[in-house]
Amino acid sequence: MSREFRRAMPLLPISMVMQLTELTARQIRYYEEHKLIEPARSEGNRRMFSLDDVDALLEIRELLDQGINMAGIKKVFDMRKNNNNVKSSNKMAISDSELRAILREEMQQAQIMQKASLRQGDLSRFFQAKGE
DNA sequence: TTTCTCACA
DNA sequence: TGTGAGAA
Repeated sequence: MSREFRRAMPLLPISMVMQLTELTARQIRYYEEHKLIEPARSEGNRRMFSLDDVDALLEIRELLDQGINMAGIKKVFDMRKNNNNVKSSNKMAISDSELRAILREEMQQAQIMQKASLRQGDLSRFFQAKGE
């Protein structure tokens, strides 16, 4: 139980996290704005990150790298939480790779939906012009 | 050094 | 999605 405790301890200043994650301070803040991470605050309103946060940040990086957007990432993080709950309550044994596969499908769906709505946006303009 | 906010691609 | 500048 103490290992989780240590992982959740907010110890790192943003400069450290920048080096560990190779993200800029702004990106980190940006992700915070989007609720991807929730760093603690300490003296002078400075962000103090936990190892969990760093982990999350690295995860975010991977995801964005794969062409996933904020919405997708939020979804992934949300799902991860749920899955952990399911895991602990039902004692289901889902492997990491299985989880990844599931998430990938979800993300693809999200991307498709986005493209679809973009197209619809274009088309609706067309339809309006046509209907006129 | 780090924070915040506004504005812009 | 991410950045730059200016002020505190």
